[in-house]
Amino acid sequence: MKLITRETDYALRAICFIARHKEGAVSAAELVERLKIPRPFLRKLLQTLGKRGMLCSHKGQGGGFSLAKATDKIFLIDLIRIFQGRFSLNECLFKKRACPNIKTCGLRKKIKNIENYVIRELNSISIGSLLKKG
Amino acid sequence: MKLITRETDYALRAICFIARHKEGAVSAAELVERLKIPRPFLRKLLQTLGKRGMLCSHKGQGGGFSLAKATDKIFLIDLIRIFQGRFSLNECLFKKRACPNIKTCGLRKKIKNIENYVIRELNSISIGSLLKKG
DNA sequence: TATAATGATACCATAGAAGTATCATTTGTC
DNA sequence: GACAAATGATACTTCTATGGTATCATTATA
Repeated sequence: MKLITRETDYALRAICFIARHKEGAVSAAELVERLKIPRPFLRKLLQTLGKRGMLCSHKGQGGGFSLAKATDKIFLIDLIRIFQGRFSLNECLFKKRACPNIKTCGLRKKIKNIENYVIRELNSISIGSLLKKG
Repeated sequence: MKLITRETDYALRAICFIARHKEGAVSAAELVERLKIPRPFLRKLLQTLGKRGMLCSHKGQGGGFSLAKATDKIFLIDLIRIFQGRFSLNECLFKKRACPNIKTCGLRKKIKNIENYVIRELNSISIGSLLKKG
């Protein structure tokens, strides 16, 4: 089971790279070179990050991407939500037909508790905190 | 994101039903009827549970399935492992090529901690504990 | 005005999950 | 012993999300 997908992971790496790169914007080309992410996939993903307010973009020669927020205002859970949708461990697998087994719904509560814990943890992981560790 | 797949969920329901059904074995036909699980899918899944030591099976007229263990010796994590493989939130997405960004591997540790918590919790959820609640 | 960059968008490939189909084998009952 | 009711084994199909590709339009700078 994957907590984060490859795309989220790529996005995280890209953001970390941009964060460490102090002067000016970072182009997709440079990110491809340094992070070995397939170019069209990275480009799409950067555009998404731009639209969702994580990055600023600058067209034209010398253009590229820069952070739109401080590194301690961007959290892992933001990226998960952007690329993987609302975080939930708990989606009932039986939305259509009524959940036929009342008993196992005690299970849903337990999973919900686990989910709450995981969300709290993910909420505490900022880009800033990841950069410090290295 | 799904913590448990539909198949795991079906298996859980089937086991709970069998557990509550005291006398004799429960046939696939009855489970289909009561749990509304597609018959061939359920049959396959019951066979798997048999092979993996969760259920005993009895062929022939009046045959069916019964639990191979006490309800407090079967855990949710067992079912997850049977149908979804080894539980891990932490699989490195970059096994082949070396993980190019050392910094983000601080992340791996954090995810590992979350994973440990989740596994502890899943380990504590037995079929028995689910049946009590209802 | 040429070029280096991003914006928008549509498409393709693969793998895992979910579900189906079929025939073989065993066992109880008449 | 024959038949019917059950499981055993196994191969196939379908659907969907993820991961990845391709192309053309637009913008900004030298």
